Amino acid sequence: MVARPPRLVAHLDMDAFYASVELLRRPELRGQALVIGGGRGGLEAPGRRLGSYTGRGVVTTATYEARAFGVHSGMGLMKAAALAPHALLLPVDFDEYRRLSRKFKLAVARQAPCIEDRGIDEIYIDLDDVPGVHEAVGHDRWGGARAVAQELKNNVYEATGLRCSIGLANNKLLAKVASDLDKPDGLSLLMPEDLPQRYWPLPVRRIHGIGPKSGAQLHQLGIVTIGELAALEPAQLIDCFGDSLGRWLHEAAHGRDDRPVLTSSEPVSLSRETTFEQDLHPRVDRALLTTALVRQVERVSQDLVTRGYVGRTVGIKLRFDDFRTVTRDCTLEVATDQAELILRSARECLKRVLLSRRLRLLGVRVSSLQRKGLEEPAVEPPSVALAKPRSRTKREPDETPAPARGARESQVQLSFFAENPTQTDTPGLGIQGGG
DNA sequence: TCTGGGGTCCTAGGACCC
DNA sequence: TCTGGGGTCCTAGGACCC
Repeated sequence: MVARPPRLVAHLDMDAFYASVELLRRPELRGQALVIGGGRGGLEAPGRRLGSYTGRGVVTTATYEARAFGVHSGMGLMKAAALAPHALLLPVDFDEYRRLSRKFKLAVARQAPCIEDRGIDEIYIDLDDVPGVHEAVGHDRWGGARAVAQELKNNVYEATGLRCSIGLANNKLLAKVASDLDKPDGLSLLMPEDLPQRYWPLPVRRIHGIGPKSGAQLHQLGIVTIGELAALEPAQLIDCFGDSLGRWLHEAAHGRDDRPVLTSSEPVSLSRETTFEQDLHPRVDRALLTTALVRQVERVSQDLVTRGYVGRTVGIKLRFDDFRTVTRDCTLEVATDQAELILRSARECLKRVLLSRRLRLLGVRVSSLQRKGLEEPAVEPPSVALAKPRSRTKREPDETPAPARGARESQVQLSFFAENPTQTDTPGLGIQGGG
């Protein structure tokens, strides 16, 4: 792991990655309006029209031909179908995207091994020690880096048949912005002296970390461009956004960022969640909900085992039909990867939610991860499964009073948390006794 | 014809300990 | 008994990203 800030860094972003991968194996579709997304509840066979889609999927990627109709990623597929019914819908094929992802990263690594993984289709590359940059001095370093970046693009194309865009700068923040300046198939340098001309005129949302909320808040202050943001006194920003975010906004607007390129990282949490095809009623659909809970628990447990981690905190996530989301979690005495213990904890968490509406989504998460076999020893002997609960005497609207007294409420909860569901694909996980 | 799934990081308040 | 500060752990929610 490199702990120093790089002096020259590249951000490499694959161009319309999923769509490009699909076109690679279906070149006859080139030029057509193409939408990739969905999964469950949708059409799985390639070549079907988007117009006949029913389900709750979203657009993962759309080609420019489809975008011309107003379709964009994140949009519900039903809405996209209304806008572009003739577009072709392809299901996401993550296995194939991951295969090509490994290929392009390998191609880069052969030339520039100091790489930070930023997901399936992008990476940061520390160029300081790369031959061609390393021995150059002064302004020649930028020239050397440009040549290296061009080589990287060529190598990625040779290895995968896919195009990418690369941004070069003296930190990650600016490299990310630079890679977006000339898409697709771009190669952009953003040098310190370029900031007034090429960075400050951009809208604030182009900064990685300013999302819809902060963007809207800045707009309300009359701040549209990065330059306008840079002109504000830090104190003003701290006033509006708090100490941490305020300071960061100021630094970012001036193009300052000293984060190192991290070549490895440990996961913080693992989770699985599912959105139901139809919203489920906590009482009427209790068997389906129980089955779903057990299934998500098993998947998380399997993920933990496969990756060699155990976790101390088990949490659940619920989304109601009005899209309100609640989470509950609890911490165990001893980290685990066992489905049975995760399930028991998840049920405990669920008891603390008032199930007043139909449910749209159910998720299970395990966090506070440690590598299995390297766990920190428990402070006390693990005589009790659940750690002593702390804090939170305050009651939220979704929380049940403890203990639950309202007859109707507790009835609903009991029906959801039935410990011997009539219908489950893993009866072995049913918990005996009723705590 | 509303809004996926898998993550990270931050904030904030209370409990608890010194 | 009261007052108070600092640090850490735990939980809930939210912003943001790919």
